[in-house]
Amino acid sequence: MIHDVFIVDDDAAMRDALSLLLENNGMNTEVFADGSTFLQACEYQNPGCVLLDMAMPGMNGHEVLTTMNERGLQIPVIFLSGYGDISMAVRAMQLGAIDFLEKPISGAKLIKRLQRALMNDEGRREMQLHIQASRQSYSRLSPREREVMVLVVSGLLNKEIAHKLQLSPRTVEVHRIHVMHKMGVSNIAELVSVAGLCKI
Amino acid sequence: MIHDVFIVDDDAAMRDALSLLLENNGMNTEVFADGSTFLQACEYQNPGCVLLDMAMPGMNGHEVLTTMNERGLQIPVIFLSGYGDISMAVRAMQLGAIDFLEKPISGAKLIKRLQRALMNDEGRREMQLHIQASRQSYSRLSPREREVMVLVVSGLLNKEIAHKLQLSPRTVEVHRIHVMHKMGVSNIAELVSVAGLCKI
DNA sequence: CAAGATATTGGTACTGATACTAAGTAGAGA
DNA sequence: TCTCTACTTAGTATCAGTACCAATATCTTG
Repeated sequence: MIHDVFIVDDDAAMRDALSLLLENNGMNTEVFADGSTFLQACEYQNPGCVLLDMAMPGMNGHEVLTTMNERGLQIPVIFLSGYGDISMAVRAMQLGAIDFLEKPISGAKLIKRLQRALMNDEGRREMQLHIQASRQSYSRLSPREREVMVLVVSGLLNKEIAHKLQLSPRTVEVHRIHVMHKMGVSNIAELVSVAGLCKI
Repeated sequence: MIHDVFIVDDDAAMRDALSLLLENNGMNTEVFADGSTFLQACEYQNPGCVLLDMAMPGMNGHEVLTTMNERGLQIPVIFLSGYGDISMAVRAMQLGAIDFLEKPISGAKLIKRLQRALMNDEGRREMQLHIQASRQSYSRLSPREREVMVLVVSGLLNKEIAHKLQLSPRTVEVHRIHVMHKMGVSNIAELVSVAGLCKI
């Protein structure tokens, strides 16, 4: 399995050392000197992980992670901080980081904690790809179809949906069929499941 | 809203001080001198929170939280530690603690962080009660009804279920009706939803 | 303007689910 | 042994959903 590790650190020597270490351990690495560059360029294809420095000019690590959360970028984040305290670490974890390490750190320890994060991501990725596909299908529905879908998923009969939307039952039936086709499911059970997965 | 705060600390003076502070702020408190006593006696009725000391004779804080996780005890945990370092805090957060505070701490700050945890728990509790009710309904199904239910939820037709279980379609129909009644739902959409909630 | 997507409504026929009633068998427990 | 529960099967009638068919109006886009 190929893993992509994104290294975000303002210290060039640190970037090079980390990149070298991880490439020698069979990982792909991409390096970024600051948070906003990373946020623009991050192409999250393979299961991976972010090694994020806390203190950087421009956006600091917390801000980068907050932005990632806002954008729904769910790749796991490990903080690497030169001078941190407990409250900084706790805040990082509360924002959703999966680990927080102090520099300097031994190569062996870093690799070990990184492996844990990558394992974590592998399982999550599969589910995520599935969810993403469902979201995409949902986005291809017309507005009316979406309205019908949420009512179908909530358990209403076509008749009730028709009344609620001021439509003829026929129309609802047609929309319903379209929804099933576009969402790629063949029965209500599956439709409810995928709707639940992508939290519609 | 009444809140229960469980204080687990081996230092009697600390227990008293915390209890006094929180009671004066309108919370119910229960104090425990060690982890195992707490684990035995914890009656989690109202939305609440645990203030957990890290260094204690017998079980330490990490062990208490680990045991809580194993038992599915989902009340939020705030660690209060006298001498901790980043790695200890990070491990605590990875185990699922929602906060990690250092002693000594000001009353105002403690109350503030505690309020956050309690708010968090209020929302979670409602969902939790709902899930628990569904689990109970599910436990009241007969073995055959459970088999039928999982197949219904997975989207199979009665005919297919009958074939899979070597039954007559009639029998499946009856089980299906019983499942709907016992689970307290009136259509497949609701059934799939509650099944998804309690991860059946 | 023409083409295509969207929203709307209708018909017919088939399949599946539900509600009702009814009943036989088998095993556990009083 | 009797009872209770679970499991099994059956008939009938009704209602809901699906798969075909087809048509009209609106609105955006090329």
